[in-house]
Order: sequence, then C-alpha cells, then structure tokens
Amino acid sequence: MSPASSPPLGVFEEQVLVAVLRTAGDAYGMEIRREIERVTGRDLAIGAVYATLDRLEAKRLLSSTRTHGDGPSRRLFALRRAGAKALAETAAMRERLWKGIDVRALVRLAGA
Amino acid sequence: MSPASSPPLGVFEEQVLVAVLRTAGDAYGMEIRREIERVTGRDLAIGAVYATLDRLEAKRLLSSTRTHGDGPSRRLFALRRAGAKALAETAAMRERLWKGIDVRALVRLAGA
DNA sequence: CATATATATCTACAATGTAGAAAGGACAGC
DNA sequence: GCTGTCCTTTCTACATTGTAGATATATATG
Repeated sequence: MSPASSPPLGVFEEQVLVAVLRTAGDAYGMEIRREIERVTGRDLAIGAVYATLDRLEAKRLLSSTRTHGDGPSRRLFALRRAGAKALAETAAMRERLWKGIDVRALVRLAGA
Repeated sequence: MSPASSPPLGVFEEQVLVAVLRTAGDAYGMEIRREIERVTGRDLAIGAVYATLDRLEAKRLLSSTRTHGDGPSRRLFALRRAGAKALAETAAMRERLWKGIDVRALVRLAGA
C-alpha cells in the first residue's frame, strides 16, 4: 500500500507544485501565481507563493535557477525527482481515500 | 468556474470528512481514526483527530450527537450540507488543477 | 472494589497558509 | 544620467491547520 514515507503535502504546496508543472519552462513566481489564480479562482498574495516556493526548495522538491538576458532577472523553478514522487504519492493516497465514495451523491447532497 | 467561496479544506480536514462519510452511521472518534490509518497507512494520535473534528464542527461542516445505551458513550459525527459542499468544491477544484497533467509521466519521472 | 478498556478532552507546539510592505533592477523619456 | 515606473523577488509577521501526548471519565470485568 506504499507505506506513506514523508509527511504529506499541504494543499497549497500541491497547487504550487502542479502549477510549476503546468507552466514548465516558464515557471517563475509571478507566472506561477497567475496560473494558480486561474485554476482556483482565488486571489493570491505574491508573498504567499514565494514563501511556499522557498519551503519546497528547502525540502528539495523543487530546484531554482536564475535567468539573465533581456528583461528583469527571473527565478525559474523546476520539479525535482523527489517533488514528482511527492506529487505522485499524494495523488495515489487521495485516490485510495475517495475510492468508493459516490461523488454524484455528494454533489446532490450539497445542492440546495 | 465556481468562484471558490470559503477557504479551502486542509488535507487532514478532507481526510476526516471523507472518513466520516466512509464510516457513516458509525462515525465516532476512534473509528474515524482507524479508517484514516487504514487508508493512508500512517499512525495517528487520537488527539489529532478530535482537534480536527472539533474545528470542523465549529465551522458547521459536521454535526455530532451522543450515543447512550450499551457500552461507553460515543460522539457520533455526521456530514452537514455545508460539509458536503466543501468536499465537493475541494474535489472540483482539484480536478481543474490536475486536468491535463500526465500522471503516468509523473510517476515515471518519480521512479528510480 | 480494583483494575482494565474504550472513549473523549485538554494543552501545547510545529508546520503550513497567507498578507502586505519593502527592495532591486531594467527600461523609458526627458 | 536622473526620475519614475513596471516587473520581479525578498522579508517579516501572523493566522490557521496539523499533530502529539497526557489526562479525564465512564463502563465493563474479575
């Protein structure tokens, strides 16, 4: 059952990691923020994004490199192997959690 | 795009809510704990579970009632409409987040 | 009654989530 | 080359959620 190694990702950590994947190649702070806002529909302070990016880099789930050349320098992020692993485990665990739950019924119960 | 009303559920909050659903009718602290341990493969302090149950009840996503009759009295939890709504929104948002991500590729990247 | 068992509560602290303000540097126009 | 502006990042602080462990309380059992 995959023994659930490391502590689980938080939901915002997961969002950031996936956003890095989605914006791959162009994954810097502002862009990651835009992407998360787009997907979740919520407004986000830029500080929130960087705080989490920093923590994920400290845990070695992400790496970052500096951009030079034209325009303001950017800090580009990329998923490390450990980051991919963490994401995959998170997804697998959640699948087990929800397996057998009738989401339709849930939505019906939620409605009016 | 469903405007993302209330603050998103935390991952443990979600686990607790779904566990209540899974153990429906018999959803009291110890049982909920067992269910989460079963699904996630991690050990859990009972205090962790109750702290979260209390917070979810305070937010009115859960309700609880006391059991009497035979055996020690239990505090039985049930999902409120708002709880079902929160769960459904959480699931929907995550679906948008992951849409288009190739999970196979992710797992491959994670492997070895 | 005395001890064990099942359940719940309390207290405290660590980790994550989030905001807002400040800082730095490239570029435009003067 | 100064001034202001835009884009990006950094810093600081605090709120919320995650988690453990010890303690309380009631019921059952010998």
